[in-house]
Amino acid sequence: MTEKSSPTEPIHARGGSGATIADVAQAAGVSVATVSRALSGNYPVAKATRERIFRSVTDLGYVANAHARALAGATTRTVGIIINDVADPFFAYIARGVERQASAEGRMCLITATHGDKERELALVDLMREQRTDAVILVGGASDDPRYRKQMADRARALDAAGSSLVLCGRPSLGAGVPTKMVTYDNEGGAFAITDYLISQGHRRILYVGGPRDFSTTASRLAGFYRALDARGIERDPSLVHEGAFGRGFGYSRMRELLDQDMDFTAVFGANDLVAAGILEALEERGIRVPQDLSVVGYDDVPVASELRPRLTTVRVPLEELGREAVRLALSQSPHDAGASSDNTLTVGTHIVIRDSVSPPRKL
Amino acid sequence: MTEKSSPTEPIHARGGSGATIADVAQAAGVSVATVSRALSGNYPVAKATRERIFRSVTDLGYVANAHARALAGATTRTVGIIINDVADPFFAYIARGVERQASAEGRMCLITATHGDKERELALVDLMREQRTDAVILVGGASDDPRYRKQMADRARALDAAGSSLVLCGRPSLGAGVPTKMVTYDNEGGAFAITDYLISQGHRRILYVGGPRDFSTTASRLAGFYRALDARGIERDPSLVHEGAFGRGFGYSRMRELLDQDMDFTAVFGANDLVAAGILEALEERGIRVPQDLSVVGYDDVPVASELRPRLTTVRVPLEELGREAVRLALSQSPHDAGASSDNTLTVGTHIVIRDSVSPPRKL
DNA sequence: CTTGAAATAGTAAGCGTTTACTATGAGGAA
DNA sequence: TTCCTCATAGTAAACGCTTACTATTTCAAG
Repeated sequence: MTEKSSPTEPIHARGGSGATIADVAQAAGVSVATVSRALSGNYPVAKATRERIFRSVTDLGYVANAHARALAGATTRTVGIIINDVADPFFAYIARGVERQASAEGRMCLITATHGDKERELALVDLMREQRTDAVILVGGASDDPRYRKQMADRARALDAAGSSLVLCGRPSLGAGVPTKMVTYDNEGGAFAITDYLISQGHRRILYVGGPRDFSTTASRLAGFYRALDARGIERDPSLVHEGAFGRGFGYSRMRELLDQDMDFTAVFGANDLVAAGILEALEERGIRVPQDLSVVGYDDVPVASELRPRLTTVRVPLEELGREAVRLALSQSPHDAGASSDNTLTVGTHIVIRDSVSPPRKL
Repeated sequence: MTEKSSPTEPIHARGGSGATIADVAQAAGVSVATVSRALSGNYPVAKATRERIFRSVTDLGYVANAHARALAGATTRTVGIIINDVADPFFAYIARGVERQASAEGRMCLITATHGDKERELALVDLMREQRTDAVILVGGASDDPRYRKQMADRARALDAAGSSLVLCGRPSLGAGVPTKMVTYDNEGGAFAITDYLISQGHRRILYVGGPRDFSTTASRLAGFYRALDARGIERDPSLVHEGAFGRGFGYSRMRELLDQDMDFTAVFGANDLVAAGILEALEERGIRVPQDLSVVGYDDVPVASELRPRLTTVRVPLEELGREAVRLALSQSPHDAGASSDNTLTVGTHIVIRDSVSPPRKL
């Protein structure tokens, strides 16, 4: 019953790996080259032939093997993105931008999460390199450990050598001469603006809570915070700065501790909106009214900010746009950054959005 | 100056596609087979040789080409996941579970978003098939359009034939005989429970708002809603059911309209927490107090639910666990579902979580 | 000293595409 | 009629790995 194998037909007949281009070619009575050309459409194929081929394709349910294609041909049409956590809205919105722009440019999107582990982050870059993604986008603040920076720089060079590129999204440069592209937002400026707003409302003793120590995002936000203080001639008080983490849980527990120490302050700057949400929770629990008794601000303007009561005054970061720009830049032909200045660095602005969580201090 | 090419060295020397296994082999003075074996570690290689190879690997910054590997060998070590929107917390938490479990099982995760477009969803399944992912996980409710179902069933068969599998996560079966695996949650049961809770508090006229019409999730939630009504002998009133969408914006605007029509009801069932958030916003705007004047419940128990004031009484769905299970099932060796019953269908439970948004109706 | 199993290493045949070359036929121009 | 040019289609050589076979040592047992 079984027909004699034609010479081109492979003997093994693996489980059921689906139809190959050879099957389509055979069904349509043409060579594989013709099928390939009909499908890619970059070479003339007679209309009748093409129709026959497409019919066979649908009949057999054929889809090209992306790996064979990537191996033989040009590009993988995939971009990689490395974030901390898929469910953290800060990252989720950036990821949404990346995903949308990637799909607008006909690319797929390989998403991985580091869970805040920098060793894992390095490993993930290698994984992406294995996948030969057209670009890898590294999102969010970075550790400032020198060894880590060096290792990441090596990877940036390797990606560059392979014709891919490393896009730093919302994190500082790896140093001059390291081939990367950069998309950032005005982190320091936003922190300055919102701190200054607090000061303009009469606050002098402002607590800063959250964000990992030795982390670029924390450094920038604190820099803006300090600059605003300095500009108004307010003394920096180290006892008012409490680094730690970016989660809601951290904001809640640290705020409770701080409340127990009855320190002197009239406003709290949460390192991001999630921390601010935790802070608000702790305050509510103690019956401290916001903003009447205490003012609170956050950073990022993720949806929780407007969900909270009082609605949170915060700094708006165009997250989704950031992600889109990262992809645009990644896929643009512009040569990589080889120094400090070039159009491979794009900075989007931030601005404060005033809601209901700030008022002048009570006991001024 | 340029050394004569060795016979094995390719002439072309493409841009800079990075080192290949042949480069490593040459540097270490062994054959490519030996390098491959040293790296995969599934075949004995002398210790000295292995060390020499690993040294060359680091020197050259070599990483394997995943495409060549996938083409030559067994599996791609990648799972695909198709969701509506990366930034929607319902999907984000499922995606987090998928990502975590996948990485625990040594897989990468290809994430794509449909933006609610079912044509796009079909196309994405094909894209995943091109990528030869070990499995594709389809998340969230589905349209019940028969043509769509048939097309998806075709793809399920194609994936199955290729040794991959289609996992339906939180959506109904494609019909008996279609080879899929399923992970769902007790959607109808949760809706029943929370409706019954509302009734037990004395509510009789309950408004149902949100969720697309002709969508499986909406159908299940409404089914539970109706079953609870029926069980208590409360008449179904079609004028109280308002389907539409799943977003916060829909909840807000539809609630405003409904308020203008001064209908008679004492509680509102938001089709999900986001819709409920919108509803709450509209009520707050009109000065209607929750729960004193009106009770409100949601569904899903995403973080917003506890962020809202009053804290939202809702139905807890173990989203992350759902994602993890989807991957476990996908990667398990169990044969695919070929009928209605089998251990290829896993259902996780739901339960209501009582917070502050419900009280007995005022004017009972 | 011979022999045979282990332990290592090498050879080469794919895997499913793409694409540079080559081949064939049909019209037109000369 | 002959030659040249298009329009099509086919051939076969990569692409970078894995792995079934085969080859070479080494060493202990007979």
